[in-house]
Amino acid sequence: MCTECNKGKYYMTTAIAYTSGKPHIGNTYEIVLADSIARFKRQEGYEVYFQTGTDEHGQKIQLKAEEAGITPKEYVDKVAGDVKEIWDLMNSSYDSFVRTTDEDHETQVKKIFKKLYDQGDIYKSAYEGMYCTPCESFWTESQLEDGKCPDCGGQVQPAKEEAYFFKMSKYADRLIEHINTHPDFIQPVSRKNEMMNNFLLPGLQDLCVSRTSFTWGIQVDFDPKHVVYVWLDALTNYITKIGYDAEGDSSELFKKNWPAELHLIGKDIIRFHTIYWPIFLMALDLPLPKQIFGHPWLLQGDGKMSKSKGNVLYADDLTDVFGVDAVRYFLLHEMPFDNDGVISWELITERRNSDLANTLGNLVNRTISMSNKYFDGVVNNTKITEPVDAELENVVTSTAEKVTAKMSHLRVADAITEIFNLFKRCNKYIDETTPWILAKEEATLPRLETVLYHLVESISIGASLLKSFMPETADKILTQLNAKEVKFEELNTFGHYVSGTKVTAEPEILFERMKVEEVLEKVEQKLPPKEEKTEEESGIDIAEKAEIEYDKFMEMQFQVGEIITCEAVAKSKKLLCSQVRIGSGIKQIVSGIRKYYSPEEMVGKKVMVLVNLKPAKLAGVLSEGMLLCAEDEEGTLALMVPEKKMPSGAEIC
RNA sequence: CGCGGGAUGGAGCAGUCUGGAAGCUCGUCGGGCUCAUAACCCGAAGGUCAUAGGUUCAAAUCCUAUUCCCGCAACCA
Repeated sequence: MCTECNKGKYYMTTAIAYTSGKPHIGNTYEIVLADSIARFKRQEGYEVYFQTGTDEHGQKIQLKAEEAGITPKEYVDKVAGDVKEIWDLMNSSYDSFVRTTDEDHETQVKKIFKKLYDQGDIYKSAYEGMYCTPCESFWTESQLEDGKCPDCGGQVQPAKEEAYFFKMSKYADRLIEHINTHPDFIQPVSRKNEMMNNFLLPGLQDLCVSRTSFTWGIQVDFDPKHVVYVWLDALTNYITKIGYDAEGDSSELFKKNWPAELHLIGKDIIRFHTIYWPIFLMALDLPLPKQIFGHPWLLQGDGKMSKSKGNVLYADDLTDVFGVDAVRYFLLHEMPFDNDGVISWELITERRNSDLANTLGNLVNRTISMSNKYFDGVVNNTKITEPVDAELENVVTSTAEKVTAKMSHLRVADAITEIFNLFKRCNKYIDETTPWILAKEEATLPRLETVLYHLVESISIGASLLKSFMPETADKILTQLNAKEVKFEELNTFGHYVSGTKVTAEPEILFERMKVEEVLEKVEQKLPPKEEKTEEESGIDIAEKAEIEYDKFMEMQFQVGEIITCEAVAKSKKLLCSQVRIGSGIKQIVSGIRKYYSPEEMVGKKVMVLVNLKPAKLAGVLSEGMLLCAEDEEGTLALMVPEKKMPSGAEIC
């Protein structure tokens, strides 16, 4: 880092990834976006500290670990490893990878909890509600189903559980004031109104910040029954891992870097970052972060393929096919600013072909080829210029400023567009100067040298700008041209390339064109077998239930039922209501399978029915039994049907 | 009426806050060129900006109603 051009520190974070499973491409988007911002800020001359990591506590993880038959720690070690692997695969230049199971973090969280308790912001009270013993869960009145537990249908009793609460309301006015006076605090702006209208203005409830229903978390050391609420645990990583100490002995790193310039997060967790987190900080008497940017989500195009389940896209599958930088390019360039974006194999292939192979790759390739063909690879600046050269220079030297302007508003996609405009201008320049004609006559060769010099120089500047977004590709281009990366503050001037330098004799194709059909074929081969394997060979494990007596089993009556008619339940999105003939009778059964079966295809099916289940109302519709289904890890359902022809009403035992 | 987001040429998006000739990329079609990865350059076609009203000299943009999508919540007997 050069000291003269240092523009100050820039502390930025991503949200830490929840370790409930391998991160998919949507999660990966965030790290790539953050990485490109971090790299660009460094290039600009900021002293960047970029932190990411994993959030590893909570009930869900405890359950997942139990299902897998390993300890929670073993489980999160595995997943944290997967996360880090993908972050590294994507070339993320983070300075720090935190895990909320790190000892120093846990120690500080305990201290913070104690401090807030001692100063009265956290107080002990009781969580009141209806309690279902078998499920170990609290429910509010409105969650109950006919007064029963919505999970298991069992009896619930009013109960009290002691818990710690945080006095959110105490700081609400200060926070509202802060948000109103700092328009950049929540970005994009549309999210700000949402937070104000939904949570702040109606009045903040005190937040329950401890749990006793599970143990996988950070223990409250002065009350060991309790575990610290995951969000208090997770959010504080932003300060604990740069050395905050609740007892006043914070590190230099902390003093230098806090407050953060940017928290980059998904739009789903804006509430936690723009309400709870600032209030925690106020309670700790710390300054608030400068900006919280809630980026949109990446959706998979067209649900058709995903019906066959397991069609979730993962970064490593994508990079296998397209390469790391092509995936980075797609994520950074194709994502809208405050709208959800779409990703699919077809779309990436098209982008890769048109932008990376055609515009960029081909430009580099044809430039190097011409240099070799006409001048044995030597690039000389003979300074025999024409007006068109100035036009090119203008575009090239003004690009850095445009890119910087876009990046200052985190408009990464637009920034990249500016860089590609530079490359497009180069392609046009080739057409305007027609090097192949200049090459025909001795007299115009010096002019041709200048033309090629202009191209090599322009591409060098473009590649230097590209470095934050596609680091590997930028390096490859510079290496092939035998050019040095142009310093950021010199990107607005022309003529850095040393005249007389020789470019590579054997240009490497940067991005081979790909056919959509071939890509899809590759994907077909790659993905479906994978699924079958995991299912057939390893199977899936689910939580074990307690052993039951034979009598219990015999209490349940299963019969074959034939579906006579079936229609969607109007008030619901998931439910289908079927009239099922069982022997001579007909039962109305509601099932949550609309996502997997249409009403039409249900009709005529012979299915397995639990007939003596107590009737209940679902979305206001009476259901008098249950259609049995098999369910996989993705939640895909398959109806159980008799393997041979059986009459309706036949007993299943 | 649970909360919220969205609907712009074949595809993916910008523009909506702060009304003022409908834009970008890809694809398609026509032309040019041949250094290059069937690439590159130029040109064209294609949209009543979901629908219906309203405000205005002027509406994709503001207001009202409606339809359809997508998250979350609810719910998956």
